[in-house]
Amino acid sequence: MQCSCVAEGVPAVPSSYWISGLAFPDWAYKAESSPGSRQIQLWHFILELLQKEEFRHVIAWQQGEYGEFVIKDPDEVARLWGRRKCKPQMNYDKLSRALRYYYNKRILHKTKGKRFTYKFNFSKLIFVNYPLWDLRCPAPPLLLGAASMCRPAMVSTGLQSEFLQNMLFTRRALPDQLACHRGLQEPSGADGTGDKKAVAGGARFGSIPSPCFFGSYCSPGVQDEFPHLAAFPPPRLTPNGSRQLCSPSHCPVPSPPEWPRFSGHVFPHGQAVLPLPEHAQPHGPLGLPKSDALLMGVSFLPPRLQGRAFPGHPLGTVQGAAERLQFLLDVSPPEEEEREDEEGQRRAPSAEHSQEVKPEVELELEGMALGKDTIFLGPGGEGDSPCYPSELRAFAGAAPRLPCLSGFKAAWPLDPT
DNA sequence: ACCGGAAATT
DNA sequence: AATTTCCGGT
Repeated sequence: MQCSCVAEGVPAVPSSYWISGLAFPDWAYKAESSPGSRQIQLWHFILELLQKEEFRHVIAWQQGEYGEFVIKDPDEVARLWGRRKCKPQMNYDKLSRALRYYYNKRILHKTKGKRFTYKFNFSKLIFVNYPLWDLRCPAPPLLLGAASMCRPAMVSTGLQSEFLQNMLFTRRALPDQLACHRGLQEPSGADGTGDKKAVAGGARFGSIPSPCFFGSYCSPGVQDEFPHLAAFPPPRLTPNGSRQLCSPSHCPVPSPPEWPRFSGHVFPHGQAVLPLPEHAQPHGPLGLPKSDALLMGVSFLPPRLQGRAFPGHPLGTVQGAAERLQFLLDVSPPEEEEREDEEGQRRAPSAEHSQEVKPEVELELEGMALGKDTIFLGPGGEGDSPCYPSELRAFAGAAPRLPCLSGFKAAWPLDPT
């Protein structure tokens, strides 16, 4: 359904996708029947342009203000947008109307007084799977490392909010103001996060972006382009297993020993992905091609986790990484409630459905995955005190509960050695 | 330039 | 639902 005109403008499937490391709430995508046919949305397109230096003269982040960008060449942006959408008649007047529709949705707002200047409400955007960060322009490992360490529970809301934004910014845009250096400020509700309606249609977690959203990840031939995100380790654990926190002013340098090991489907850059049993994606509005090894749908959470887990919620409140991963693999139908054996090594409920899932292997997973449709696989903190990132909680509130998560992707770095 | 209603489009 | 198109008003 792509018109030929897309070829000339911004590539329909951008090659350098910082965005490939991000996922956005459901409302970010059109509710299409066919999961693979979601059309790009304007704000998404804007982010895309903002990411590419070749468009720096056309649109760029406004230094100093988080999320604020300036359209330097309105006509050109409109032209590009029109090309992408195959709307040759597009112009800034129309485009800006579309942007204004974002005001109510809280995706954007206008920076009054500044010409062609808008600002993103990043609190509405959720990141995920940063190991996929960027193909060509590796983000500062420090950021990612820091991020991965700061991310887990117990980090103050303010910092998370900061982090959230930082994650969304390109290192080019704001290379020096990164996660660990910022003080805590801006209580996440400041910029209008107090969404009572979380945007009609709401934040659902039932879907995941179309495979192609991840750019080259969906095409088998380009694996060599995968980023080498040897990058970062999971949060460091202190001897007693508790998570080491990252204070705004101090980000400990990761220690290799605890890097995750995972014997499974591993991509060149260190991403590991687990496929899913077929029966596990019943509700998925987004039936992802089963063949897509990149995606793992977790439709049902074990009863004990239902209502407790939601995106961003560290799954690992239980000791034992293996067991934690099993939570994911244990995508048994709701009715079924098999128990795990004492060893915590449960067999895959439906191994016959998932040839690739090999739960018996030492799934000493210590990695993590964040964000929408994603369960946090971090090492469990001491205690059973789940910490709910405020931004995510807002979404969780919008979504009834999470009886099911369909569409899940886990990624984690592997031992670099 | 910017806003936002209204109707049409996809 | 997310624009696209058109437009009167500030």
